[in-house]
Amino acid sequence: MIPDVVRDLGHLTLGSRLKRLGERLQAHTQQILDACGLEIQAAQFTYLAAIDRMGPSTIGELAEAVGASQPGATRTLAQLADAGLVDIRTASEDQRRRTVVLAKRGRELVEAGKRDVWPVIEAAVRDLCAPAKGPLLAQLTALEDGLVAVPLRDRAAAVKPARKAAR
Amino acid sequence: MIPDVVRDLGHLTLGSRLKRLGERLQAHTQQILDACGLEIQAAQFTYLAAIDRMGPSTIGELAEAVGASQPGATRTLAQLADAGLVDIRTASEDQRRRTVVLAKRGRELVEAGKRDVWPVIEAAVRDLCAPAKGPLLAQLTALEDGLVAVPLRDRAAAVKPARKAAR
DNA sequence: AAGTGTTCTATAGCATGTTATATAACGTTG
DNA sequence: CAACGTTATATAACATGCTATAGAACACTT
Repeated sequence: MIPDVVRDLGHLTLGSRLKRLGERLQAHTQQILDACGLEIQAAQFTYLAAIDRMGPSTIGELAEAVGASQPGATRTLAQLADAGLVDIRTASEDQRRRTVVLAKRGRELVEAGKRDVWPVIEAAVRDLCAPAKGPLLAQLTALEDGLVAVPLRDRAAAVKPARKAAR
Repeated sequence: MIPDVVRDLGHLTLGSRLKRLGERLQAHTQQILDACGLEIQAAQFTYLAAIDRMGPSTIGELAEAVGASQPGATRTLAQLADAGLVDIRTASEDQRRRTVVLAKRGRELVEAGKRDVWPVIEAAVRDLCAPAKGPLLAQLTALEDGLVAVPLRDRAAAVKPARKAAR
């Protein structure tokens, strides 16, 4: 039986463990997004949500809002612009700044997400977290095990049984 | 004031948030490793620890032990071999398998880590986690804020004041 | 108004994670 | 024992994160 070294080492490898769990959870979330027909990466959605919440913003502001580096924001927002989801235009007052706004397709995607998908994901993750109690490491174990036992997508289906499973 | 969207969205963006926090924590851990003169990436250390714990193992076994994909393990272990920290040799019985063992420098690094650095990192992370209580999201907030308030390296210094700060 | 420092974004290059697939060795089976 | 399926590793291509730095625009200061 092969051990889970990152889990077994406890606080020593907490960084690796959080990163790994975050990646797994994002991958599960991606499955739900795909199943709902939202053609976007889970990580990109945080940027759309930030623009939706903050209104038109500069690249630097969005980087700070999602907690990423400025070059990371520049690249991801350029991808979203290529996909036609946002418009990036040079600000009129200060030509260094670039203002990012939701394009028509981006607005539609955010509206559809808010209405149909985000509540489902939130409920599924909440369901995953529900049995986790006590110290952080114990809660992480509960999440890891819970994700293997019942994938997030199945939890989403349970929350919203009317939705067709695959498309 | 720019909001923290990933934090504010709660369970919806838990995956992104865990990943982000894991990366930040790893970056702080890296500072401690660097300060102690251990010339290795934090992520690579999980592989060395796995070999140390499991003894000579195949690439596939190590991938499973650290919870990574097989190609990820292949690449990282190749880097460690390039750095002279492990030896990778084809198994005698089954020529498909490659057995990874700690090289002399790898053993020294693990011994030095176990003796001088790992206990410090563990104590520092434990100190960071100590005030975190209650639901998962609240604990994550505590960790994020705690990391900003007092970097991990300062917590390590408090634990082991005899160690010189920089080198 | 020219020069200098600051700010904002873009680019380059690296690290590390993934999936899909190629390749080689093993094992089984007709 | 040849053929075929399985297993183990390697490679390719992509996704995202980072730091360091370049380049352009702005804002002072003299």
